[in-house]
Amino acid sequence: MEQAQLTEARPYHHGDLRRALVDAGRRLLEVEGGASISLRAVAREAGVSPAAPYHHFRDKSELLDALAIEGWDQLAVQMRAALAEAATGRDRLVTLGVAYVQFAKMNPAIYRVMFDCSQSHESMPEKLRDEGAYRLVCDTLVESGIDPRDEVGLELAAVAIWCAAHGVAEMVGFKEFAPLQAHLGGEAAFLQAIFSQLDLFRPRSAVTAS
Amino acid sequence: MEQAQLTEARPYHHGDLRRALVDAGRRLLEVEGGASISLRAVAREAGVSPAAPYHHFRDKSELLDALAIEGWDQLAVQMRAALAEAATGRDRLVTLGVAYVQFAKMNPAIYRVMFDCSQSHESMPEKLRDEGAYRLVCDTLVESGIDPRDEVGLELAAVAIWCAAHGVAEMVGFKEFAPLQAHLGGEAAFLQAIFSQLDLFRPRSAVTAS
DNA sequence: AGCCAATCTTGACAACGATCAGATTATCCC
DNA sequence: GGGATAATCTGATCGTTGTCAAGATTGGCT
Repeated sequence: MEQAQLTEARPYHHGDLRRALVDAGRRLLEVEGGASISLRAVAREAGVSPAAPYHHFRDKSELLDALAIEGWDQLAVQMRAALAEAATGRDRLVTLGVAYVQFAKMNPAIYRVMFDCSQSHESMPEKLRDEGAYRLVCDTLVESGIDPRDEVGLELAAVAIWCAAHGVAEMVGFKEFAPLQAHLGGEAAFLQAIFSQLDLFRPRSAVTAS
Repeated sequence: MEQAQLTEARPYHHGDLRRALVDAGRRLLEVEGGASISLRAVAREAGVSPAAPYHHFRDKSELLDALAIEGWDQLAVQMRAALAEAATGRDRLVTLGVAYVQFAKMNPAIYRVMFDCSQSHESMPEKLRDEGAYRLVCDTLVESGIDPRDEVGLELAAVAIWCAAHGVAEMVGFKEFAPLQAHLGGEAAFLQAIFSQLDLFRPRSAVTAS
């Protein structure tokens, strides 16, 4: 089962080491809490020497990039699933936001890597815009009434939602919010309340810059 | 002027090394971009041996904590100043949000340390609640019409605002937003538009959890 | 078969966080 | 004042990390 513990008959050339390294990295991120991952540890987990990864990634950060991209994919899948389930028709945007935050909370280390990579590149991954979570938000926005021809308004609304979701995702773990969360009857209700506060599901095209 | 470059007559006991270390750390954070700060580099900058800091901080993370606390103080000062200037009476909450984001953008490394420390402690620094930026938000919320006796509603609104501000602070640097920002006429207008989207200045007490 | 390029290992280097014994100095008690 | 005691700083050291260069091993192409 452990693909690296055979100790015998391990061919000198690992069939697809790149794939194995990314998987090992994901395994380590799931286990180890919020600590920073170590390239050597990933190689160790994959059962290769500490220098082997450098034949598949120029840098440590390039490995992290690969992990981040898979994370964004996974997030999009989960958001799509949430949207498919809750077909309430009205607050689908809130559903998206809650799914986003819950992903971040259930995979904190991966989410951190995702966002750190984005920030170091000063841009979000391309796939996000084309077929990922960002596109999902835009579609849901249009579907919920915003004018698709008002590109600025649409983008502004999407960006605002994304900011709110990211902010909530990183703040929701604070101990200070535990009593409030309990008072509202659980995490889901807490998230819904916050997103309602932010009025996410009734965006207007406020392009009137003073 | 440089307090560590005298090379002569430097007494064995550095008058207040703790203070000097924090200052050195802040200097390094200002210069060095988003990279992780090195404890040894801080000691070097302060002109002491690599082991000296361990007599004032148990850990590297404890030094970062000290830096973070000063950062939160600085943020509160800046927000207070922004509030004092723009006495428009209406959208003071937006003013606060914009000040928050601009601090984060002008001190990205410090802001990151601030938030990382908070996250590793799973709580925000205490001073924030008592006399810091959080209190400022609550006061402005009350001042702008929310019922101060509705503790849950007040906290919910403050938390929501904080989440939004943090989210915007970390997303606003993305290249993808540059055209939108230009189209709206600069960063300030962009931030105001986003905060308007989030309806921050007209919060309602939405304690109705389904 | 034979060669080339891709792949993996070994060994090494500098930098880091952390610890410990020892040097140096301040402080306090008599 | 003088000497003990605690605080502070240095030096050396350990284990770990990211990264590189040189050599071993192998798959694929002719």
